[in-house]
Amino acid sequence: MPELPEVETVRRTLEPRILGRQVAVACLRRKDICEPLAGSKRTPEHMLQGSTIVGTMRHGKQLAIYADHGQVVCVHLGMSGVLSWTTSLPKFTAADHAHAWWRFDDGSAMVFADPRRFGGLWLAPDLPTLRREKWGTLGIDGLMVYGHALHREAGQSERNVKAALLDQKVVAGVGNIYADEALFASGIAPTRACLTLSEADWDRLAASIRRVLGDAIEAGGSTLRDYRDANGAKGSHQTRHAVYGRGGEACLTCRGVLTQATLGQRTTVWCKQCQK
DNA sequence: CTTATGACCTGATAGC
DNA sequence: TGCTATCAGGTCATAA
Repeated sequence: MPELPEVETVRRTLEPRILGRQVAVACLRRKDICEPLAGSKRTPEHMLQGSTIVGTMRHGKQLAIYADHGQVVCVHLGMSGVLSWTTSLPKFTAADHAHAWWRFDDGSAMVFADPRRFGGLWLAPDLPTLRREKWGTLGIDGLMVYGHALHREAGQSERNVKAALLDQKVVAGVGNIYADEALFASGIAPTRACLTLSEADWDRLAASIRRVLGDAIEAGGSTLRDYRDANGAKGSHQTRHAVYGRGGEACLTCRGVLTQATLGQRTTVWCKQCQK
């Protein structure tokens, strides 16, 4: 579900709620959604219990919350994950799929819920360990990507450019919505093999990725179903999608019919007239 | 090494 | 009303 703009919106709405708060109790209700990285264990202390939150950080679709004793909790939301903050700890039912929670010194709480369990938590003793063990394989963050990085990571590839954009090793944070939106904005057909793109194509694509992601952050992300920010609010960017979810409808540029097909295992929408 | 494909899960919705 | 099929903001493991 959430791509970079949704995760960044969660980060921005969550951080002011939890910064400086001490974790009174941390609880992992479902052990199998949490993986300890080297030097960490699945204990409340390694989930920040007893420590004070000093910062948050995001790379691609991954969100790290770190505390004054160094420990880090890395959250990945998968397709249906929600990380929310509430003024008090709710009473959970099985239908909530609340797999972990943290209660702070002022009684407020942070909850990780994820019905489909494609997401999860990773624990690390410090940020360098997280970067090395978990974030090391990710490409450059989508907000900072430039043409030369895309060209270097995917320029020789025979696969289509849509599949490359979904590959987090190429660029971190782009998912199915924003891949289609960025390709439309740069006039590049998703079916094009990577090695047929020129340097100018990669430059335009990188600029489109940065702009599409930035615009979506300004709108608070795209809420199609599950996604909410840390306060439970929906995003509004879904009303601005030019192609995603609009297969068979009219292209906003040429009024032709938008094509829909499966590429890179995902539903893909584009305009054959405007994207070459 | 690269690339394609099925697998992993639950819930919402559409169609019968 | 209920059943079944299909689809969904994502990644893995596996095999070719």
